[in-house]
Amino acid sequence: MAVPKKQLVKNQEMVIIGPEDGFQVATAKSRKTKNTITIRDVAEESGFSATTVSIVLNNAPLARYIPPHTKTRIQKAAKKLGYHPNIFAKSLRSKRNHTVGVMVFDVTDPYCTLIIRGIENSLYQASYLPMMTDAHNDRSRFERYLEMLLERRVEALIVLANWLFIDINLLADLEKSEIPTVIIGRDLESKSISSVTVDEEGGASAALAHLHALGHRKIAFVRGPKALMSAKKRWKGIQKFAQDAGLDLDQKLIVDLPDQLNPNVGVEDGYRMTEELLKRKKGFTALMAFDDMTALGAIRALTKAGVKVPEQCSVIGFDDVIPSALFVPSLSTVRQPMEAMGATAVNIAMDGISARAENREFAAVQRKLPSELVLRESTRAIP
Amino acid sequence: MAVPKKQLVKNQEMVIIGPEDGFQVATAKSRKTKNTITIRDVAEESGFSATTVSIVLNNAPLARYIPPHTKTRIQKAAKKLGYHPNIFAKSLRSKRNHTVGVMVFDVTDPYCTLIIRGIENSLYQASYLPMMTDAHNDRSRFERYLEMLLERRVEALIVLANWLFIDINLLADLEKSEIPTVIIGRDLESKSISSVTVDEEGGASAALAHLHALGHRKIAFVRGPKALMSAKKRWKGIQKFAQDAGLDLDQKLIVDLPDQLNPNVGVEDGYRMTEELLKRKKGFTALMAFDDMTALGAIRALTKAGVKVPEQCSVIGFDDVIPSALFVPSLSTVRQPMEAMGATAVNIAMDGISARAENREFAAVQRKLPSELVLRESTRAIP
DNA sequence: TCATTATATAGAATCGTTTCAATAAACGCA
DNA sequence: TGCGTTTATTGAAACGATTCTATATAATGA
Repeated sequence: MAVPKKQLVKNQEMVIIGPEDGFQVATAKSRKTKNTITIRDVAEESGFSATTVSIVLNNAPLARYIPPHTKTRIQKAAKKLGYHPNIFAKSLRSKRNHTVGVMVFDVTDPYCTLIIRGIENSLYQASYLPMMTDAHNDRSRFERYLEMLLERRVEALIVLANWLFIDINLLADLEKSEIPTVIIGRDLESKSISSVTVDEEGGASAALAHLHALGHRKIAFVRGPKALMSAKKRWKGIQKFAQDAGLDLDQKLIVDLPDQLNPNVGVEDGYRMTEELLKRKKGFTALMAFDDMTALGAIRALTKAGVKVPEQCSVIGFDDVIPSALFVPSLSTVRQPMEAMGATAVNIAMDGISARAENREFAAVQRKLPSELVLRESTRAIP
Repeated sequence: MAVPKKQLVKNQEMVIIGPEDGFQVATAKSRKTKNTITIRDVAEESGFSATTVSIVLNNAPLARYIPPHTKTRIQKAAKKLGYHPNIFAKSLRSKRNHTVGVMVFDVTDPYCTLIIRGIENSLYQASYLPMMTDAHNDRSRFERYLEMLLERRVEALIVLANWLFIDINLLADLEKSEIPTVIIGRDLESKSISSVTVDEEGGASAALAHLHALGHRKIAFVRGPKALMSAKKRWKGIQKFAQDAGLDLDQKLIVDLPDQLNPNVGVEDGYRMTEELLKRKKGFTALMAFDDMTALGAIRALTKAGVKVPEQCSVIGFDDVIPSALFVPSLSTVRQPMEAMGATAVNIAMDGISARAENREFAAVQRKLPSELVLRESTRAIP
């Protein structure tokens, strides 16, 4: 009897129970030598089961049935062993990874910096971490990154639409991603994608109103690239104020930046377009630039041409990027509340995430934040 | 004897064969209703086992035994079903997630921008994604972020030591993290942490040499905060050149930036320290600033005081951050090859990752990159 | 006193992969 | 012919957590 039983056992060892007896010791040993501490180690150390350990450490609903005494013992064991839950295993079950994708079109654009900080800060509060990607204004790179982020199952997507014109196809890509998505800097009619924008129309109106109030009447404009939505919005605001105030917009004093992708070239373009403006020999006492970088280029061109800013010509920009306060002269501009934009985007994303977690419907929201006029040295009343 | 055997078999049935008969159907059905497509669905669709599918799709070593015909059938099935491997499950086994942690001390510091781009770009090439954290120059925030990154099992860590003084304790934290770690901007003697730095000493020497060559002899210095390693290095380079060239460094023309944490305040500090310098009424024809932001502040102070830059006083900075080329006058400076620094850091990190994957030893490397003098408008020969 | 209900814990299944170990067929060669 | 490889494929066992389903005891109420 002993013999066949032994055989059976041996068989079992190989097929089924095997890992439970002879091997067990080796396994236990090798586990000891391994540096990764699992929940089972904590279970063993504390004398409870892995289940209980999990419940306690996650403070799951069932934890209310577990006496404090047990809890502390488990917690102590975990601490003693230096237990850190394996996030891959966790994610595998929970399908969550506390990570959101942040997609930027060009990090070197100073417009991004503060928005990124706003995003980062709010994510931090929520114990989320961003996966940051930079499309370099290149569509295929954007698409590849989108793929990578989805592959990694980020819980939400925040897209910073600085500069690059987001078109229908890109939107479609985003829409079919099926995860909460927020676009910053571009509003859209999508039912599934949220957006955070700034009142650019109002901001542009206010800027022009400011120049007008300073007595300027002959005002030059360096408009943004036609393809850029922002350019349209800002111009609309300008037209509106002009109409209301009975201000004449001289076509000869209006130039457009070319359509192109590099935001840092904005300075050079601003420079060139301002030279063009000067060449037209139509005097002006103020210049309103599409954005701060353009304004900076304009100031350089004016200075080069012997026109003093702000003494002989006021210049105003848009955005209030970090360096704007630092230029000489420091730049009057329309501030976009960038940190707030980032924070708002994160809030929306978080709402989307929890809606999805609780299987609720979540309607995309479109939020528009106010802009703010910031007056510095580059604008001055007409003498 | 029969009894135990039967029991045993039954046991097996329940434990092992069980899921194969009655349940299987139900499971398959419920899987159909689920929207996630697993490798088993592909297996079923293609008529092969999950194992084979995995081997083919990952092009594992064993794939060499699998005939092309089978491969295409599997690939077609995968495509047809729109199969995307679950990265959590993958990571759970492989312990890899193709992600590295990037820790910055202050993203709003323009010094970061190009380095971040360099990092991002190299990671992209390697199909890695960065988890970006920003410590806001706050130690506890840094520590919390470090914890979060380790929890997420990033495969490597790249720390951008801009501004904040990394001290022993922080280093210890990093060292015990046990994953490949690269610090940018700060060299150290650690055996386990790699570093990428710039030849700041040589750069500072070159900058001073440049001023000297332009004929400047009365040169003022706004040195960096004493606690900052960079400040020491740059000053050393200055001393070296002065000694070699027999140039006299007038103590009255030397001021130090205060120890503090905000890089953007650098401009204001530069402004104040330059005012202080002017107050001393000891004439100078050139000023060498700790960095570009300081230089900018200096230019503002000089301009305000009626000293024209560069006509009456040359100013040179250090770093060549993005806005430096845009200031009026544009700034002569010592360029740190920031993108290259980021790229180098990533390369080192990748080497560390593959060493670890192949269980090789990996010795930390300390790499120093050359800096480069960039001449623009803010420096000019003495009349 | 006995049937409930609340409390406290554990076993086993599950998440979706990868990989180890096994096997079967086909092939080559002595 | 038969034996050792190579080729082609697979079942089952990890990976490390969470959670569903028991189960055992203690407390409660009728």
